[in-house]
Amino acid sequence: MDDEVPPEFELPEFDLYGFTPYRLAVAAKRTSEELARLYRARFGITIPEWRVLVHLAHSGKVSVRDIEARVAMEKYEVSRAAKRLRESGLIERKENPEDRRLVVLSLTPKGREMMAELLPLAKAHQARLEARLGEAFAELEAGLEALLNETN
Amino acid sequence: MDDEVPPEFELPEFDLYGFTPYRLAVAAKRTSEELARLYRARFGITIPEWRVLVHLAHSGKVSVRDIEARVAMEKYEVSRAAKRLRESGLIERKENPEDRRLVVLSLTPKGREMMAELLPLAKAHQARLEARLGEAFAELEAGLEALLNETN
DNA sequence: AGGATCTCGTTGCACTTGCAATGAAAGCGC
DNA sequence: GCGCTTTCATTGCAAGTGCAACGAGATCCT
Repeated sequence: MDDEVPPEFELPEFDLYGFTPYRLAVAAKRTSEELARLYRARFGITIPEWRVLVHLAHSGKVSVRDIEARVAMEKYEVSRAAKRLRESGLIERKENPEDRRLVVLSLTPKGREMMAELLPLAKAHQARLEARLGEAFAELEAGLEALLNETN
Repeated sequence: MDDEVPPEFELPEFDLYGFTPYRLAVAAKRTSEELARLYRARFGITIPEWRVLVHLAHSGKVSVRDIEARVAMEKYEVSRAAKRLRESGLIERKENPEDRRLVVLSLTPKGREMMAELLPLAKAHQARLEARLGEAFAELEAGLEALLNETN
């Protein structure tokens, strides 16, 4: 495969492996899938569901709109994740009497129980990641910080 | 009288915004979607298709298996992306006479033409990203390097 | 040789996702 | 008050995705 016919005209050189959006996508997929398998096997939840649960564990009673804004999900993702979580009995939904368009989502006791088991696992995972990356971890975080704080 | 559980009863503190897999996912989504819109509007292609095209532009004639290994895609993704690209007339597929299980994918003239326009845009995008991030760019790359080079 | 096994690429199926439209409720202007 | 617009949450539909199974072809093994 070393004597290839030269193309009709030269294309610019472009290295996919040096393309930051690509690298980010691969890195994100790798780290997320590792977790997704764990959550799925152990708790039967997906990553969107996980995000909703984490936010509820942290913030108590919130609406779909709240979650959407803070957890980088579209509202329909939140809505569908919440639906599945309700069907599993992990969260409950009430109507907000002050604004009846809004829903009030919150963990059920069963949901709280699960989160009490899940959150330490997530913290341990983060700790392992930091340990594995060593010095590079701080650099990664600094880079992500800059990227995520951009007000585009 | 007994089951009034205060909302904060025993869940560990956990900050989603400090969770690296989450941050990576958000960063990847943001940078990718920006591009995805551009590619879609201008060229009518998706990101999987883009990856296949970029690899073909760089490597000439390759099989599905080659792409799968090098572009962080599953083989069925490559297969389906290639199918769409064939239907658009951007790539062509031949049979490898030395091993008739293998296909040989390559850009058509029309595909080359498109890549001649697309690749400079991608390079410009990368340059803008580097400029925007400034110093943090090198840190981000160092962090990604460490993460992606892990042999797990 | 020829049956078992492996590799390559594709595809059927079920599930998920993204978009756009919907309905219900609130806010706004007159 | 009464239309008009906006906001919130959900959902129908079409497209995309992941898994597993498949068939064709190559390879291995006795």
